[in-house]
Formats: sequence, structure tokens, C-alpha cells
Amino acid sequence: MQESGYELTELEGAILSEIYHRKRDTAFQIRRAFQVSPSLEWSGSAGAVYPAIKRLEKRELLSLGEPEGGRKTVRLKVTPVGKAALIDWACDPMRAASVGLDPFRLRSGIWGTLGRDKRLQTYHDISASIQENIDFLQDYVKTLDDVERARVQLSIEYQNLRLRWLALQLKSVKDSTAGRGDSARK
Amino acid sequence: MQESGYELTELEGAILSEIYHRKRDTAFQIRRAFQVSPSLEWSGSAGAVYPAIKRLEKRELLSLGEPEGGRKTVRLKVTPVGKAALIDWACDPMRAASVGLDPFRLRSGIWGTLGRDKRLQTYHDISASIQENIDFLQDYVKTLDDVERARVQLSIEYQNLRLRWLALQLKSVKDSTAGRGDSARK
DNA sequence: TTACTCATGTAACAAGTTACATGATTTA
DNA sequence: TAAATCATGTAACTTGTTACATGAGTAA
Repeated sequence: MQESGYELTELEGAILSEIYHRKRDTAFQIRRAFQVSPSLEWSGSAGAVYPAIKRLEKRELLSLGEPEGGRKTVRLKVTPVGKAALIDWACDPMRAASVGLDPFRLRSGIWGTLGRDKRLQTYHDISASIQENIDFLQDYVKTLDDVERARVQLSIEYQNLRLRWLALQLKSVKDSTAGRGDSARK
Repeated sequence: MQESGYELTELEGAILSEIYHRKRDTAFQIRRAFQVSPSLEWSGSAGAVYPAIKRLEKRELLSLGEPEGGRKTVRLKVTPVGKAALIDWACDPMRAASVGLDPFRLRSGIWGTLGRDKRLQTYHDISASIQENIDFLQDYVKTLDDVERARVQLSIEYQNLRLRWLALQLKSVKDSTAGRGDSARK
């Protein structure tokens, strides 16, 4: 259909979206949003955000206002071309459907190779960590705008899926050694 | 408990695991495993794998055999320290529980801001892409060892969760405009 | 006036990417 | 013998990280 002709990285897309959808109009506000958010995976480091903004401006996806006030605040605005690129980026099915880098999934196969005790302990510890995270997110989600709320709610659903998966694994380990009381450890 | 004292990156952990758990004992085999796998998110580029192996050898988490044959194949072996570091890396609850970088989640909030038609189209296209991916994974999973199979099966469950989420969004969009036949487009 | 927040930016470094270079072995 | 595969590696580049530097405005 459209094809804006601009390929955006994940960070560039996230930056444009922060400006266009979440009304952050300075680099500093974008950085803070990244630092605060548990669902946007960037540290909000100056060394990433400022160069990315420069790249976006050079390609005219972003326009920079004149430095305002003593603090020299530069207001950011997404250009029409930038908006098209952002929508293309957000709606590209290939990228949206890709699995991403998930530390839980990467490790999931390894846990099955552990000895029984270590395995049970690991499932238990990770479940606790995830539950803690869910509790935090459920509190956090109340304070958010629509865009960020959708992300956080999806995070909660992912975490609940992980919890169910862990519970299943736990059960199957316990069942397979039930009544025998031994513990095969490496 | 243990604390091997070595921090591994995701790639380094994945490399150690390929050698230790999946019996890939050359750099080339590791690269191919990454290239082939839909669940490990690295391209298997030489420029990433060879330097990572060097780093691991320097820290004595990996030992390199003598070059064998005309092709100068170097066999890789995980040292006892390397094994401890690998287990620590795999079982660290903080890292295992973290959400990771997910292109779907990152975009999920944005789709809600689209006009009705574009929104329905996008949900539809992405659902199709995900379904295609599930079909592929379900075929692929039959050929795998335990470690990789667990990862791929988890991928399938993530993808099914996404499908359910998309179906819910689709339904709520359709419900909210049912019988009115209008389409609010930006 | 001291400390915190707002605001922008650079420098050194880490770690990934693609593309290329080299050469041995196997298979059609 | 030509092509594919096995095998290792480097070079140029991109893009992220932390840590630092600078300075204005605000609140204790």
C-alpha cells in the first residue's frame, strides 16, 4: 500500500511514537520515559537517544524547533513523512509477528537439563520473581495513558503465561519422582 | 549460593549452552544453529560468534582444542568454571523474569490509535503472519532435541497468546462500531 | 547556597551486523 | 571440474552502553 521508503530501527520507531503518540516533545522527556518504563527496553541513555534524534532529523522524519529559554529546550515534532514511516513501522506484519529476544524462552530448555533439586529451586525462584513483577505492573498500569497501558497489560499476560508454564513444569517434575523421594543431582 | 563470578551476555550464554547442552563443538556448528533456529534471535554472524568465543576462552570458560585436519577444525569444550557460569546465567531469576525486547508488545499500544479500517486491517494481517509462523513452528518442533524443543514450544504458546489478544481487540473494535457502518479514519 | 531537576551533548567502549577473504573437503 | 559445504577469520560499520561535562532553573 503506502511504503514510506524509510526503514526504522526499533529505537527510532519507539522515539517517533513517544513524540507522536505520547506527547513527549523533548529528547530529555523521551529519555526519562525510557528510563521509567518497564515495557520499553532501552536504558534511555543520552548516547543512544541524541544520535537517534539526529539521524531522524537528517532524514526529515523529525523537525527540531529553535532552542527555547535559558535551558535551550529543543521541541521535537514528527513530520508528515515521519508519521508515514512510523505507521509503516508499527503495522509491518513481519516485524510485529517476530518473536523478539526473550531471556526466559532462551533459558527454558536449559532448566530441563538440571538435576531435580536445582530444577525445582529454579522454577520456584523464577516464579517468585515473575509474581513480584506482576504485582508491580498491576499497580503501575493504573497511572498510564492508553498506548503505554496496552503494552503493560500485554506484559502482564506474558508473565502470567510464563507462570502457568512454570507451574506445569513443576508439576511434571514432582509427578515423575512422586513417592520415590530420590533426587538425581549432577 | 554458588556465584561463579562471571557475567555472561545473552549471546555468550547461548554459545556455552549450544556447546554444553546441544553438542555443537565447533564455531561453525554454533553459527549454523543460530542461523537455522527461529527461537535464538542471533543471525549467527561470524563477526559476533568468533569474538565471543575468544572472550570466553580468555576467561577460561571455554577450552579450544588443537586445529584438526586440513580444515583446521577447532573443537570447543566448556570448562568446569564455564559450566558453573552457564548454570548461574541460566538460573538467575532477575534475568529470566525480565520481559525482553518484544516488537509485538512495543507496537501493541500504537495500533489502538489507528483509524478503524487501518486498525482492523493491521490486526488481520498480523494474525495471518503469526498463524503462518505457528504452522511452521509446529512442523519444525518435531525434529528437535529437548532443549530447543522447549524453546520452540514456548514460542508457539507466546504466539497463541498474541492471537488471542488480537482476536479480543478485533472483537472490541467491531463491537464498538457495530450496526453503525461508519469508519472513523484519520 | 546547596542540591535537585531539566536539558543537551561527547568520549570511550562493547557488541552486534553485513560483506568479504581464504582455503579444504565433498558431491554432482 | 564445478559447485556446494565446512571452517575460520577480518574490516568497516551501526548502534547500543556507561560515564562524564556543561550549564540553567527551582526548591530546600
